Amino acid sequence: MSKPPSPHRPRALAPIERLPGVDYGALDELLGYSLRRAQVAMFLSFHRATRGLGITPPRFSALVIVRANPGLSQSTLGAVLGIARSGAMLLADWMVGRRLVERRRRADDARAWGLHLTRRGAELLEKTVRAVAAEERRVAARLGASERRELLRLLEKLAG
Amino acid sequence: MSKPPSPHRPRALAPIERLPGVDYGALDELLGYSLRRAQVAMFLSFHRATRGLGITPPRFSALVIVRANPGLSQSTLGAVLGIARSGAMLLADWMVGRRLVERRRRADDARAWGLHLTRRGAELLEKTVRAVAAEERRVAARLGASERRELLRLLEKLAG
DNA sequence: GGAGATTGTTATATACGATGACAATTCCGG
DNA sequence: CCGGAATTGTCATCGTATATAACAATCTCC
Repeated sequence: MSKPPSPHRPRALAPIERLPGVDYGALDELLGYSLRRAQVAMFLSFHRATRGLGITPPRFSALVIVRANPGLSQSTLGAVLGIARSGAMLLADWMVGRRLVERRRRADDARAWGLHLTRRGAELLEKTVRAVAAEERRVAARLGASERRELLRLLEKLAG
Repeated sequence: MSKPPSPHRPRALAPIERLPGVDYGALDELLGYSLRRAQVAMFLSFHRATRGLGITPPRFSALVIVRANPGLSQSTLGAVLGIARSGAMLLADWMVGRRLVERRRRADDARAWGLHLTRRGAELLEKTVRAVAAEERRVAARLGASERRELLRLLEKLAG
């Protein structure tokens, strides 16, 4: 453990561009593929917004969830993020290691920890949310504001 | 090597559901998060459509690209998919190992292999494309046909 | 009070893709 | 043409992010 700041290398640091002269065949008609390309684009946007902070999308989501639900357990955090308990714990370890989050014993359940943002965590998160939202708006500028809202609605509907 | 059919375990085999009583805070307003949730939903759809075939999304994309661009090199395949040459080679190894694709020497460049779908590959791919498209339509039935088209357009625009 | 579920924790396994090196081959400036 | 630079496939190795399985402590409920 005790890794250095962690270079935090994303899986893909380049956008998936359409190569001229290449036929994409059936992929052009499939939602799954477009979804993936769009997601890579947004991932790069996120990466630019959080450069050097060592914050990955799951870590970011975890911080946001903890802020919005003070005192929630690691198990619940994992359920919300759709990952296993063990993974949620690693996330919590990271947040605690950075002093962004504290684990406090819960009165109602001695098994579980309650996760709480520290002042430091709240400040960092606030700044980060703003940066991520700003970068996202820059990318989404290709869409109009109403198109952006429509996209959000359709994605939500699709995800169920 | 020579693994059995490969259980092909996806990273997430459960949808990311919204938990009642949990506040998602800033995530609700961010495209990146909705994009991810939608992508997990489509990934599960893909998984259902290809159950037991050992076909993953990158493998599927590779087959589609090879079919649409017979004779392309492994490097080009990697560039199209947005992965490194070494990864494209593993993909090609898998396809060749399953006798879905053949490597043929190219007349114009003795360094590169040309990738070509075999008859077997063509048949399997055709069936798979139909199954994936059908499952996708089932999921996208939550959207109307015009909404689906609109979503595809917005994603394309966003990915640039 | 006790059986069974839940929580946190740890160890272990696996999958994926990147990086960096290498030889063979091709490209290109002079 | 010739020789250095770039490209292609290949391989070995690494890092990251998951999952699974086991365990002790604790809670729930009958």
